[in-house]
Amino acid sequence: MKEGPDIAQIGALIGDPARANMLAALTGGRALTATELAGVGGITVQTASTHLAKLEAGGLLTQRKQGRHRYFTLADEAVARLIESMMGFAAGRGHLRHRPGPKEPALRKARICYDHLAGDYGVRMLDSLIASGSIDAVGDGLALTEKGEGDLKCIGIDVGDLRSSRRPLCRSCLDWSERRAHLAGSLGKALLSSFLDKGWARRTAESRSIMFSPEGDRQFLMLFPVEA
Amino acid sequence: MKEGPDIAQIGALIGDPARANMLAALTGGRALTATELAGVGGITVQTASTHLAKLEAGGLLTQRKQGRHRYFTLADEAVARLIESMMGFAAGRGHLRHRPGPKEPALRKARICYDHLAGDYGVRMLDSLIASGSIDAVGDGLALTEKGEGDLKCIGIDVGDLRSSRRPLCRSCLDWSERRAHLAGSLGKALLSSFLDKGWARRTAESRSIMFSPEGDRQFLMLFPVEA
DNA sequence: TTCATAGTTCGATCGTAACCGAAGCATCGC
DNA sequence: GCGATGCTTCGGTTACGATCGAACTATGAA
Repeated sequence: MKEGPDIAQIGALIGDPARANMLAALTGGRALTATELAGVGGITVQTASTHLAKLEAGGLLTQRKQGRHRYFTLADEAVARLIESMMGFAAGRGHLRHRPGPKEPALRKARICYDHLAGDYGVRMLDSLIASGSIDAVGDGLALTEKGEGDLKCIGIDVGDLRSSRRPLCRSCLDWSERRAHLAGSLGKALLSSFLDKGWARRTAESRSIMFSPEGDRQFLMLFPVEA
Repeated sequence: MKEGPDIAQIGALIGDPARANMLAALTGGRALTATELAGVGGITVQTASTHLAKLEAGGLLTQRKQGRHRYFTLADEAVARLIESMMGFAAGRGHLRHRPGPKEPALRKARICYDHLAGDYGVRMLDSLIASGSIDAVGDGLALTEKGEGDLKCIGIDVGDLRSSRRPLCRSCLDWSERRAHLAGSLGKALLSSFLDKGWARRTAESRSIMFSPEGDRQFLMLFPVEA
């Protein structure tokens, strides 16, 4: 007994519905204010404030003061990975929310996972990159090939810049809706950024879903084909 | 709000200290009775019984009746991975137990992680296998090489048998004590089994730690050298 | 059969934590 | 300065769940 690290603390932090909703919302990658988080948690701001203080004390969140707002974000990528992995686990066990809202289909199609693309489109993109020989898949691991590096340059992504960061270039992330891997890491982030920059897609206001424009949709599907 | 799977449920399940202790104990891989689990949780059998019922209802545990005993195990490997990943996360954040008991050093040296070797020795083994070219590491992924397959046959492990299972052969598992990867998957299991069969090491009674015999220790370190 | 052991179910207690109203700071715009 | 907005702190209520004693069921041993 009393072996190893204390998982009960973080379990309890995630175990409250209001806090879990806030964390899930923050997995969307953008910083949210206390009031916004109170909204997603379905509680008053006072209550949200105490929850946020606990999450921060537990090392899951960081806050940044800006004027009279306080913007909260996940402490780091490890938190995002933990939340996503728990979502994957929960989805696999059928622990779904009671009423899957109307947003659910949009979420399944394309959503943001901390800073990269997830959902059907995320999985499709990785599949296509592997099929075209741009990325090597070994076990759970992913590695960019020379061909891939060239292809990416063609669509305006300089891999050299990405390598300079300490963060791994390619990382596979299990998708809770598709139950298959999609591309995370700095390359995953760069790809999503480029889609947003190009105007192919945009983030929605308070949801994690990503809306593709008709033209962006066409371009995306052409760029990342899947064999019939 | 109300997007995606419900992580609060499993968070809450893990969030109780008594339940967390039971789950951690079961990550040791062997089936434990309700009374034993009450012991590791530091609670009475009545309380343990209700906890175990909740964990089972939540899909984290399965029980098997045998005579008048009920043996509990983790539902599957995914649960073990979740618990281990939470331990890794908690350890990285300094969420350690209040009093690291005397067993802690033994756990850090060598322990069982569901069914494979973890701790210092687990990490050493994987490092050595990679250095010798038996295993290829690409990103987070691991793949057995032809050389590795031959080497393993020499120490009595037939990889062909392992491939027949649906379970992946090599999988990397993040070590909470070392914060580095060790070898999981069916190969990780087979290797640990062979050490136990050979009498190099034995599992301890109620702990996850693995005790190497002096001779086993010598053999292990010789088989898996690390460059100075 | 009777007794012992393993476990669950019931009932009641108790503590903690979630919750919100109200008050208190801090910052912005005027 | 003033009021408005964003957020935190305080105080008190409430509800849920962890806990255990006691009673009950089931299996095994004598």
